[in-house]
Amino acid sequence: MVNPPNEQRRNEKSRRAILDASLELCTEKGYAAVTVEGIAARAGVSKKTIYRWWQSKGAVILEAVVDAADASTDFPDTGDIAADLHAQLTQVVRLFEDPRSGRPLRALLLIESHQDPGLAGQIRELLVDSRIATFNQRMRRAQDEGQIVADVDLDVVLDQFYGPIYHRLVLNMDLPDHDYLGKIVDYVLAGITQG
Amino acid sequence: MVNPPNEQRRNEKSRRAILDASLELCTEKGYAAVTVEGIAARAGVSKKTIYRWWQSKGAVILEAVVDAADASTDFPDTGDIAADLHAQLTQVVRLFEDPRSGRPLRALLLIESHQDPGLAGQIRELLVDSRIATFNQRMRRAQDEGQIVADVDLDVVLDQFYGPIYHRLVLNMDLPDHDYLGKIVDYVLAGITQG
Amino acid sequence: MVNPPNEQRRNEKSRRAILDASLELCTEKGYAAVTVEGIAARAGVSKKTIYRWWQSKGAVILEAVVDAADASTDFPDTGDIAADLHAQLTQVVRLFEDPRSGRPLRALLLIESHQDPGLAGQIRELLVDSRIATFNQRMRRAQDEGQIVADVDLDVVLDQFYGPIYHRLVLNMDLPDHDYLGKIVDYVLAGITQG
Amino acid sequence: MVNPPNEQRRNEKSRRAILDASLELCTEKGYAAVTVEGIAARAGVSKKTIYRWWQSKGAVILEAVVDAADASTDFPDTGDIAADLHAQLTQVVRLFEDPRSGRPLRALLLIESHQDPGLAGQIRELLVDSRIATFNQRMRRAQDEGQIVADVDLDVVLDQFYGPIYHRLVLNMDLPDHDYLGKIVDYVLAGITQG
DNA sequence: CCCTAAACGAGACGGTACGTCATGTCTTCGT
DNA sequence: ACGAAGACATGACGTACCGTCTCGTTTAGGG
Repeated sequence: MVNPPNEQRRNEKSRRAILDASLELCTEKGYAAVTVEGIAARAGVSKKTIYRWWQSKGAVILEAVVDAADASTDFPDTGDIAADLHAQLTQVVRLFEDPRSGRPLRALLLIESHQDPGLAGQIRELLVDSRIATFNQRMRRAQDEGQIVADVDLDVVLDQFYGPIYHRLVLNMDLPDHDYLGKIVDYVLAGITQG
Repeated sequence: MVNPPNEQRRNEKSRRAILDASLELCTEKGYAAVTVEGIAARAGVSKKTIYRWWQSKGAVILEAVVDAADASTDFPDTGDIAADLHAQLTQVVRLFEDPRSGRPLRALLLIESHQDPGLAGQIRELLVDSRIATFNQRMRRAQDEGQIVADVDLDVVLDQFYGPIYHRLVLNMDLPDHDYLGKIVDYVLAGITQG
Repeated sequence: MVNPPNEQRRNEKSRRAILDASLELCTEKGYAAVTVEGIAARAGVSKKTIYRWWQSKGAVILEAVVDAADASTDFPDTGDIAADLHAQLTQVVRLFEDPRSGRPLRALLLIESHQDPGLAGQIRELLVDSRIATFNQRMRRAQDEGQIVADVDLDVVLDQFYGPIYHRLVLNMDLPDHDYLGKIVDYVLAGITQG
Repeated sequence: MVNPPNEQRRNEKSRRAILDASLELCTEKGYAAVTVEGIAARAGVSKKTIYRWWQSKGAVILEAVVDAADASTDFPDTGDIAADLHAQLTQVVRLFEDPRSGRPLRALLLIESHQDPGLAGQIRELLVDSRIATFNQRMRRAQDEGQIVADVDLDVVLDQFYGPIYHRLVLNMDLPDHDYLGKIVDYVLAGITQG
C-alpha cells in the first residue's frame, strides 16, 4: 500500500487472464461462488498479483465488466426522442440479460455497491454517472428541439424511465421486453411532450 | 432438516433474543458484518439453536424485519386515490430510511435475494407479494370507482410508482422526499386518470 | 487466545492423528519440510485444530517426541557407576540416532530452541531438565557410596560426559559408538574417582 | 548457474553493503527474522544481486561472519600447552558471545547446518575444519615435546575440550567463563599428561 | 575514449505457507 | 433431556517471503 505499484511494468497477459477468468467463473458458478483464490487458480496467476492491482474481487469484476461493456455506452440520437429512448432502454435491459455481463453487473449494482462504499463510488463513476450524463444531454437536446417541455425535472424523468427496470431487477422479476419498454416510453413521454 | 424440530417446545425467549440481537448488530455494524457467531454471542445463545430454526443469517434477519415491520403493511383507503398512493409511497420510503429497519431491509432485497434463491422466495412471500396484492386491490377499487381508466396495465403502473424508489435505492441516491413523491403520483396518475 | 480452550472437550483422536502425522512427515521429508498445513492434511484435521492446541509446528513436534520418548528417561542404577553412565550415554545416543525420534529431537534442540525462546523453555522443561536432575541424583548417590570424590563440580562433570555427544551433533559428525563412549566414561571417571 | 557471473565486474560496494546489512539485521532482530528481502532493502540493493552471488541468506551470513571473524583463527603457541588451550577456548567462547558475531555464528552452526546440507559443508570448510586442523597441529607438537602422552586419541580430546562449550550452547546455558575453562583444561590434561 | 556487454536497482511475477475468520455440523457437560 | 458452550472439518481470507524474471540504468573493460 505504501508504494503504489508501477503501472508500466504491469504484465498485460496476467491482467487479461484475471479479467477473463473472473467473468467466466461468475457466469459458471454465480457471483457468490467467485473467490479471489478461484480467479487466481483459473487465471494461472498468484493471489498476490490480484491483490497488487485490485482491492477486492468486486473491483476485479468491475474492471472486467467495464472492459467488456464499454462499447455500448452511447446514447443514440436519430432526432426521434421516442425511438432513441426505446433503443437506449433496450440496450440497458440487454446488458442485464446478457449471459456474460448480466450476472456480474447485477452483482455489482445490487450486492457490492451496498457492502463496500469505496467500490460503490467506483461503480457509480465507471458504470452509472456517464450514462446519466449522456441521458441528460440527449434529453436537453430534445428540449431544445421542442420535443419535450422545457421546465420538466430531468431527475424525475430519469427515475421514471429507468425505475421500472431497476424495480423488476431488485424483485427478481422478468425484465421489460420490447413492448413493455414501448409502453413505458409512451406513458412517460405523454406527460412531458410539447402540446 | 432430518428431524424437523418441534415448534411447540421452542424457547420463545431465545427466539426474541436472537431476532433482537440480529437487528441491533445490523444497525450497529452494517449487514455485512453480521455473522451467525456474532448473533449467537450477543443473544447468549448457541449457534446450534440458530441453525435449528433458521437456514442462514439472512433468514434470521428476514424474520426480524417481518416481525418489526408488519404493523405498517396496510394500504390506506380514504377514497382519494392520489392521497392514498402518496401516503403508501411515503410509508415505503420510511421503511427504507428507518434506522432500525432500513439497513436490514435493503440488505435483504438487494444483497440476499440475489445470492440465495431460497431466501429470495421467502422474501418475496413475506415482504413483497402481499404489498403488491394490496396495491392491486386498491387500484382495482379506483378503477371500479372510475378514478382510473379501466384498461390500464397494472403491472406497468406498479413499476411506475415504485420504480423511482428502487432506482434510487440501487444507485445509492437519496430516496424521494414528500414533494418528489407528489410529482411521481401526479405524473403517473395524469396518464391513467379518467379524462 | 482470550479463552484458553477447554481441555476436557478435546478430541483425543485428532490429537493422536496430529502427533503421528507430524513425526511421520518429519521422518519422511525432514524437519524443514514439515508445515502446519502438511500436518493438518496428513492427519485429516483442520489447521484451526492445530493452532487451537499448539503455538507452532515446533510445539507439536515437541509433544510428539515427548510422547514417543518418555519411556526411556530413567537413569539405570546397578551400583556400578561406570556401567550405568555408559548405559545412559548409550541411551541418549540412540535417541538421537533413532529413525523416528532422531530427526525431530535434533531439530528441536538445534533449530527451534534457538529460534523460539518460548519453545526453548518448554523443550528444556520437558526434555532436558528432568534428565539433568536424574543425572545429578545418580552422581550424588555415587558420591555417597564413595565411588566419586565428594567435592567435584557436577555441572562440569555433566558437560564432560554429554559435551562430546553434543559437539559431534552440532558439527554433523558421527555420534560416539560403544567404544568411544567407553573411553569418555573412563577418561572422565579417572579424574574424579576416589583414590 | 548457467552463466556464472563475472567476478571482476562485481560491485564491491554492494557486496559490503549486503554483508554489513545482514549482520546488522541479525543482531537487531535475530537470525530468524532476517530475510533476503530485508537484507536487500537495508543494503539498498536488488534481490537479484544477492541471488546472483549467494545461494541463500545463510550463505550471505556465512560470508559476513567469515569476513568479520577470520582475524582470530590462530591457535597460540607459547610452549605452555595448558595456557595455550585456555587462551584458545577463551577465544572460541568470545566469538560465540560477541554481540556482532555471536548470533549469526550460533545460527549457522545450530540452525542452518542442520537444514541445508550444502551450506553445512561450506560452514565446516570455512569455520570448523581449519580450527580443528590447527588444534591437532598444536596438540601433536605438545606430544612431540612430551607434554602429552603419545598414544592419546586426539578426536576424543577435541570432543573433551570443546564438548562442554557446545553442550551449553545447545542447551542455551551460560557459556563457560574463565575459571570454568580452567577446570576443563585441568581435568582433561590431567588424564593425558605425561606421568 | 568511446562502446558494449555486464552488473545493477527496482520490483512484478507464480508460488507456498502462514495464521485468522466464519461456516455449518457434531459432541460434551452442566442443569 | 435440553441447550449453552464450543470443538471440529472446511475453505477462503489477506500477508510475507521465496526464488525467478524482466525492465531500464549505470558502469567498467577491451577495442
